[in-house]
Amino acid sequence: MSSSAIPYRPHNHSACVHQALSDARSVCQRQNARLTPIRERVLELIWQSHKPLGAYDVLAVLAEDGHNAAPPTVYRALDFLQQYGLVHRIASLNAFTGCTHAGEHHTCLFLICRACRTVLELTAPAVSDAVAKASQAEAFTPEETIIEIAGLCPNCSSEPTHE
Amino acid sequence: MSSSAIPYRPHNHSACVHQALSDARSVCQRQNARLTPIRERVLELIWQSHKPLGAYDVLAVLAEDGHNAAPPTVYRALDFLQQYGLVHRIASLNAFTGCTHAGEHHTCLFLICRACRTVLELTAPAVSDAVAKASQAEAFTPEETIIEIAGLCPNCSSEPTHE
DNA sequence: AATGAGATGTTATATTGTTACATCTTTAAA
DNA sequence: TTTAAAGATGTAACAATATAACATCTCATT
Repeated sequence: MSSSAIPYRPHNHSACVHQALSDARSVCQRQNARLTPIRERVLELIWQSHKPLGAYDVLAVLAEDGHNAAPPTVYRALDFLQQYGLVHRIASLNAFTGCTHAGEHHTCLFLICRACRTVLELTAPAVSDAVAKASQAEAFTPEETIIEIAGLCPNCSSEPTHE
Repeated sequence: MSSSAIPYRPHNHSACVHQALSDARSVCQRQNARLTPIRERVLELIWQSHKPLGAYDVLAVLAEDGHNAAPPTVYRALDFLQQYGLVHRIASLNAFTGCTHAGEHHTCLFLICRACRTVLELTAPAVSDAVAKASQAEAFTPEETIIEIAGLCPNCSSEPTHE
């Protein structure tokens, strides 16, 4: 077994943020999309940790920034970022998390810790294939697949649940 | 290939409803849970078709029934029904659908047609296994798995999309 | 400089879900 | 059979999430 995934161990998180922003710039440039200051700022905020952030959390920070933003501002930025594969929405949490595979077209899977809320994004070809086969067996044409697994991450499952 | 699944073809839907209610009664009886009139009525409404229903849709029908219900009434009934595995919440739709495997403990998968909104619930062991392996590879302990696949059902994919 | 597309501002509102507390019903014990 | 306790429901208010509609601004290109 290899060591744990990045979000599960101490790491230089500013490197994650920096990488994410840098990826975003190149993705947008390649596709002639405008990574405006608001959009970039929202992406940066979403990346402030590996825990997903709600739209209104983002809004609150923008307010602290002195930016007098209303909900549509945030939702538009998030829509844009989703559209270019820079963030994902976690449906079971109504929250958003930075995409760790920016630019790559992929079906992903989220491991969501219910204790520390950390989210790990994986691409699991075996899962994707199994899903594709199951769909096909029903003559269903899949377009968007959501796979969200709630449970305990390695750090939290080694401690007694503090609830 | 076998013929399509029940929700995809004409069928005597009242038989589905009848079966669901009957299953619910036995599940509740076995577990000493009280399937009260409200709970049973909500279950019946959820089963009115194979398309998921929002909590406020249920509420509206209860109002037509002459039942002066408020949101907590519906959410409590839905919570109860979920707890006993009689309905599922579809996170990507904020809506609820009848469980077609009542009583069986299972990880399920939903095929959600974006055109007609019909939902087909499947149990796909290959998918579950792949998910379990992916989790294990990250030392993650899964508890709840959500798999929702949006796309076109066989009926709707054979027609041009009318959007 | 003029135009038009895209981006943002602004106000209001829609939709979904919860809190908190009062009241009623059922169960089962005293 | 009363009585307590647990569970279920009623009720009002509100919190959290998301969108509609329209005005204004910015920027790239003419």
